[in-house]
Amino acid sequence: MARPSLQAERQQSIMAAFTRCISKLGLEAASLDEIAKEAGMQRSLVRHFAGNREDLVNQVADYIASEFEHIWQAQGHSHRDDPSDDWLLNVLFSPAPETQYQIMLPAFYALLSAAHRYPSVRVRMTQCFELYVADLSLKLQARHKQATTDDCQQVALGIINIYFAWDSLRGLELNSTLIGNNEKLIKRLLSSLN
Amino acid sequence: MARPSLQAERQQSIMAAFTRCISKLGLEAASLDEIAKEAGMQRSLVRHFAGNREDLVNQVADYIASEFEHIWQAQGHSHRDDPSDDWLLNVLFSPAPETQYQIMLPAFYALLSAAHRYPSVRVRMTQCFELYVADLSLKLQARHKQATTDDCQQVALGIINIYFAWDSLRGLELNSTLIGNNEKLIKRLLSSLN
DNA sequence: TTATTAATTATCATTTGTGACAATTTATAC
DNA sequence: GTATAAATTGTCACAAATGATAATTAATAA
Repeated sequence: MARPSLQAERQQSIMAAFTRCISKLGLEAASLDEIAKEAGMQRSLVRHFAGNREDLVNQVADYIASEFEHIWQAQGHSHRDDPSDDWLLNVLFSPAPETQYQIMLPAFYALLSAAHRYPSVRVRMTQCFELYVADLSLKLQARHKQATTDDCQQVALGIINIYFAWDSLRGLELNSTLIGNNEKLIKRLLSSLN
Repeated sequence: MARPSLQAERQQSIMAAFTRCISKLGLEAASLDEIAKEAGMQRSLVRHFAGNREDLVNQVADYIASEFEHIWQAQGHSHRDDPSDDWLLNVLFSPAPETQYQIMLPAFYALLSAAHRYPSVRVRMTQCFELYVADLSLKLQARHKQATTDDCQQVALGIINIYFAWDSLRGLELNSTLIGNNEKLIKRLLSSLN
């Protein structure tokens, strides 16, 4: 006998907006006003539905980690029959920049870097990162039966690290050879599994 | 016939303090007050000798780039007769955290990540980064005569990227196996040059 | 010792991000 | 239509970072 609650939907769209802001501006510059503007609502509403800034950051860490896990899993599933490693390069370096994955990854990385300032963020992101490495490691293992577990884990870690570094250097105007070498570099790592 | 100017010395110690702050707190959290406290002077003095925040950031980019180039060059020179690649691992993963290099590197990386927001920072850091990759590439070439220039450049880029990623993940509580794998990973890349 | 120039200190105003809460509007059940 | 509970709007206060500048102190040369 009252007005229906929008809590769930609002909370979701706030998280999505926050994520886009982090991806574009970084965590620090993603103020409540920015988030509100991005979500198309007033700051008071953001506070009303998602709490104070600390709440928001903790929530968005869980949101990003969960979304990331979900997207990653979906990508992996749709390429499960691809016996080569090309699917991985496509997922990472796809020319279309509008993939959900490519909005999520910079935000994911931004939170990793900021994790040390937010204890509960650190816990969630550590968990997610380790899962990420472990899963990529498994996928590599499945395609390179003769490689050891250790080999696969190292290469998985390397690929992820290189991708993150590549991502964080986008703002520089590096010559294109250097940029292109990141892809070759990942291929080099992959070929060390054969 | 007047009081002698401290401009040069003050400017230097402000830059050094700013660098330490960036290394500890990141660029955003390194406020003028923090810098002043770290330098042991009042905020007004920081402003007086180094200008406003934008000036400071531009200056510190040049300071860090120059210092970095200098330290890197010195490290390289002192290991110029080492025919193996171990010097590199020592330089990067030395257990002593008090090296000037290890104060400089996180700050260097923080500025790389923030470069897209400060045009003149971007120019300087791009220049420095490319020089860094090119020089490491040369050093690798000298120790791996049979490798191609392209091989060396890829591996150089990979090592730097992995190191940066490793550095930015320090705040996480990753299991130690994962952390140790970064060093093995770099060895793996290096061995791909043989 | 005195004039000169720079260092140093001390305040003030502005902007921005944030927290808190009152006031108002709106959608549902009865 | 009316009560109810929630959404939505609006406003105020507070703290932090920064920009600007006046007032004071200190070191040198003449």
